[in-house]
Amino acid sequence: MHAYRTHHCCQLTKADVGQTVRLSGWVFRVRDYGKLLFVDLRDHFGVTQVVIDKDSDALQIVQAVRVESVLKVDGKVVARSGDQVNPNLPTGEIEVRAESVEVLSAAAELPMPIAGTAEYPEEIRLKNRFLDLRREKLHSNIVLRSKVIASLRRRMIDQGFTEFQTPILTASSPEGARDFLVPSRLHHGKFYALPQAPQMFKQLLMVAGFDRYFQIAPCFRDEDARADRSPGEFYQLDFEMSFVTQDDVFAAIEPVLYGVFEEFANGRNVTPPPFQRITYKDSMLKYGSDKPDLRNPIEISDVTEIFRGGGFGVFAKAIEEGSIVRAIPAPGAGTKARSFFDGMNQWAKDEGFAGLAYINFKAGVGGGIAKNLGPERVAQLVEQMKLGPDDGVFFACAKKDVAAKLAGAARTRIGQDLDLIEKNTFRFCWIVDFPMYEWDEVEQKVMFSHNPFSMPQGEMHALETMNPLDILAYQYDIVCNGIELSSGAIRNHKPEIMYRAFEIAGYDRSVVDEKFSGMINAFRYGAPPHGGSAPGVDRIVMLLADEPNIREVILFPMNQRAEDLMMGAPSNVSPRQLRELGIRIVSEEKPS
RNA sequence: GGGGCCGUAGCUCAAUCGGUUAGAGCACCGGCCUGUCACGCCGGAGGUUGCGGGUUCGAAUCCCGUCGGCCUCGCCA
Repeated sequence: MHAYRTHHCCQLTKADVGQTVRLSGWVFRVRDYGKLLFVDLRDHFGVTQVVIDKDSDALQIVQAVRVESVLKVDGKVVARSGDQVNPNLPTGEIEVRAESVEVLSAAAELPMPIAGTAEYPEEIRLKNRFLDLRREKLHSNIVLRSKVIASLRRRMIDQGFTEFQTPILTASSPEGARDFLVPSRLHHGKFYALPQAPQMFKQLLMVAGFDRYFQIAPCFRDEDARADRSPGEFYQLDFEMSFVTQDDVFAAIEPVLYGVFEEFANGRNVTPPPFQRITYKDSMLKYGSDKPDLRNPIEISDVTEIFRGGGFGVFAKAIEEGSIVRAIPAPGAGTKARSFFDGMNQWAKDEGFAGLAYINFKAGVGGGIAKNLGPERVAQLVEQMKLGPDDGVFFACAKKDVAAKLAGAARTRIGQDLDLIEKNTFRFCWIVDFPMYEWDEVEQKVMFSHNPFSMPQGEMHALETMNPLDILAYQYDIVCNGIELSSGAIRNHKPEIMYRAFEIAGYDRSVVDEKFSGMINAFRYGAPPHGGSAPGVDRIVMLLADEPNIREVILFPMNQRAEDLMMGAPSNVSPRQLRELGIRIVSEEKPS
C-alpha cells in the first residue's frame, strides 16, 4: 500500500464499498459525539467523510487535533444508508470507517477559518496566503487560471503560433511606465530593467523570420495598483505576426479569445466573432470611454447645438466659451423620485465635475431644465435622442475631454442604478483608429498617445503633411465588459518613418538610435511588416471567475502598496550586497 | 502626492444621546453526547476598542494628530 494514499478525497463511490483504503488530507470539519466522531477529510480534489467510533484507537488521536491538521487514515469503505447519504458531496454515498489514524502534521490555532464563505481582511488573507489558498473559491480560481492558460497555449499553437521565452533582465526604455531596475554588479552605476512587455523582442523575432510568436509573458511595471491592475507584475498572452494587416491580427486572435471564453463560460453568453469594431472617436462620443462596457445599452449623444444660444444660460454661455454638451439618457427613469436626479448631480460634484443638469419626462412632459430650454428645443432633443415619454436625460457640459469623461462615468452609474447591465454575458469589441499623438497639457508638447512603435495610418505621407493630432495609428484595443484586455498595433517597421514619428514627439535621431538601437538597427536589414497584441491573462481569468479584484486570480499577489506581506518584500539587503553592487542608500528626507 | 470609506477578542460583528464590569456567534480550552454533515448542549478563557494626545465627572463613541487596509484620481508608451 502507498505510504500516504490509495485514493484521493473525491474518488471513492459505492463501487468501492468493502475495499480497504488509505486517505490523506486536511481536517476540514469535525463532528464529535464523544463515542462517535465524523471528520470531513479534504484534499485538492474534494472531501470524504471519515467515521470513527469508540472501538477504534483513532478516536482519541483525532479528538486531540485541531482543524486543518493533516491526517493519514486507514480504513474500510462502507455504504451510507438512506438518510445518511449526503447528496451535496460527490463521495456522499460512502464513508470511510477508520481503523487507524496517523497525524502527519498538527495545525496550530488558525488566524482565519478555512471552512465557510465569510470574507476576511485583505491583510490577514495576504499574510496567510497559503491558508487563503486552501479555501474553496480561491483554490478553484487558481485552478481555473491554470486551465485558461493551458487552453490559450493549445489554441495559439493550433493557430500556428510558436512559443518563445524572451529575457527578463533587459534594458530600460524611455516613455511608458516606470521601470523596475536591477543594479548590475559587473557594471557599477548601470542597471538592467525588467520588461514592461517583451515589445522589442517580439518585433525582433519577426525580423528573425519566426513568422508567428506567442508567449505567456510576465510583464513588470512600477505603477500604482487598481482593482483590475496588480502592482508590479502581471501576465500577458503576448503575440506577434508577420506579413499581416490589422484584419489578419483580429482574425487570428478572435477565435482564440472566443474559444477560451466559450470553454469556461459555464452557461454565460459570449459574443461570437467577428467582434464589433468601434473607432476611438465614436467610442469617446457614444460611451465616454475608450473601454466601453457594451452590456450597458445607454448611448451618449452630443447635443451642443440644441443648447447653443438657448434658454439654459449656464450651458449657452459655456458653449460660447468652447464647451460642449453631452446627453446621457436614463431609460424609464423619468418617473423616479427627484432624489434620483439630485443624487446623480451630487455624485458628479463629488467626483470633481461641475455637475449634471437633467430633464425628467413624465408622460411626455419634461421637468428639470426643460422649462429653461423651451418646448421647441426639448422637442428637438426628444427627436434626436429618440427619448420615450417616461425617460430621464442628464447633461454634461464641459470642455470636450471632461464632458466625455463625465458622460461616460454617468452612463456607467445610470446603467448600474437602473439595473440595465446585461447579466451573464461577455461582450467583446475592438476599439480601432486610436490617434497617433496627443497634446500633453503639462509638458505643453505633442506626445505619443499610445505605442510609439505603431504604424501611422498614411505612413510617411501622413507624418509629413498632416497635423500630428489628426494622424491615426494602426493601433487597437480589445475590450470585454468594460475591461481593457489588451492593446496592440500594426508596427512601424520602416526606420525612416520611425525617426520621423519620434521627431514629431520631440526625440531626435540620436535618441532613437541610442534607446532603440536593437530594433532600429534590425529594421535596416530587412524587416517584414508585422503586428500583434497582448491580451492580459489575469484580466481574462478575472472575467471568467467573475471576480471584481485581480488579487482573487493571482497566487501570491502584492498589496496596494506593492508589498508581499507573506514573504516580506521588498526588504532590506545586507551591506555586503550593497557594496558589491556599488550602491549606497540615501535616507529619505521628510519634508518639514 | 490628492480624495473617499474603514479599523472593537484569533475571525465575523454588536454596544441607544458621551454613562453600570465593552457583548454575541465562530474558533480555542474543559465537560456531556452513537448518525452527523454549518451537529447539539453545559462551562471557561480570551480586550492597550490600531496608536498618541486633547475635551469631559465620565470616551469605543466627540476633537486633533498619526499608523495601517481597501477603493479611487494622478500614473499605467
